[in-house]
Amino acid sequence: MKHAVIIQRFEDYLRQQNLRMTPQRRQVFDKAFETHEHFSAETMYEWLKAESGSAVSRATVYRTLDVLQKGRFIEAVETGNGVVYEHVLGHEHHDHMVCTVCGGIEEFRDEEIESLQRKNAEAKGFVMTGHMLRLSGICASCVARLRSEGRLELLISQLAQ
Amino acid sequence: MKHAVIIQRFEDYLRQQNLRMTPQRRQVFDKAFETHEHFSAETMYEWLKAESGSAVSRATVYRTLDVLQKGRFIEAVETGNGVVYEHVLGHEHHDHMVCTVCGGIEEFRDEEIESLQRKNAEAKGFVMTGHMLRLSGICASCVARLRSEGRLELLISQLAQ
DNA sequence: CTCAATGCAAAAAATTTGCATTCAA
DNA sequence: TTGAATGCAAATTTTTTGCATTGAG
Repeated sequence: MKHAVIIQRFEDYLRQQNLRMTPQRRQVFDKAFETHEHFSAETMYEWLKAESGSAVSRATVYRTLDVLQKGRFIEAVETGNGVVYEHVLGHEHHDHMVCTVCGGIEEFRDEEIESLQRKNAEAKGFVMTGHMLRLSGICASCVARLRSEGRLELLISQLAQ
Repeated sequence: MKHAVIIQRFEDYLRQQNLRMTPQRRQVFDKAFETHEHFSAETMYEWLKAESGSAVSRATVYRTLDVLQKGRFIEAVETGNGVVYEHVLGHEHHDHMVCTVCGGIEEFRDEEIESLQRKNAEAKGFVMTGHMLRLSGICASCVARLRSEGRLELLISQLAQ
């Protein structure tokens, strides 16, 4: 999706909610959609601080991320070690695999899992409005590296208990 | 599982790890296995404080919950609004549905979902050591109550956007 | 103009840690 | 006897809030 289009949606959303487009909101929004990485509030704060001339206060970063989340422009991902965000537009829903070694996050999607979730909710009379699935473990590249260092088995046996 | 048996396991674990069984650890452990509810560190602290005569410091509650978690006696559940714990022994793995209205947690388990998770991890060369699936929404009893109050549709439309 | 947004610093909430003291093994 | 555990208070970490000031519409 083109940036101009998603900005347009953001402006429409703000207008509809009687909120204002400020330079700070614009900066946070741009960064959030410009990156392909997951970011925390603190990371966003640091990114903007590093950009010459700009500096958005922490409070405003938090407040803006809330606005973006309520508007479904970004989504929170609980990593098991803090919350990070990812943008949503042009990015269909998916689940995550979080590497406990490097902290990296991989995305995947399984239609069948999605449908089984709905089925289970329905069976309990639960009106599902959201879901989050996170696998934790060791990502392929850490597995490869650890194996070559002969440290894989040790680590797995520790994790397994 | 009988309490005497799980206490035995706890004692074995402590010995094996070169840790000591203290009155405080025992109190936290007993509470954790005596309840069928999910509890936060703060809740555990309050429970013990309320029991006449006993009082375990917050620091010790946190430290003990860590020990119990490492030993796989309890497991952390991220509710989307803080972490709570549940005991594990005699309680097979399951996933959660968290009600965003009353905060209640329901448990469910779907073998097919479990197996699809493993399949997806394998497909990415990811060595899975854990997983957490949480559905959020409105539980059946809140749905019933809200419907009778005529507030259900309103709430759902808010959540849907 | 007017009300929403910002920055700042203080306040909260949830843990974690340093250290002197106590105590389980 | 001795290293592990505890309590306490101070320190962290992460996020939220009050309030005077600024600025978008």
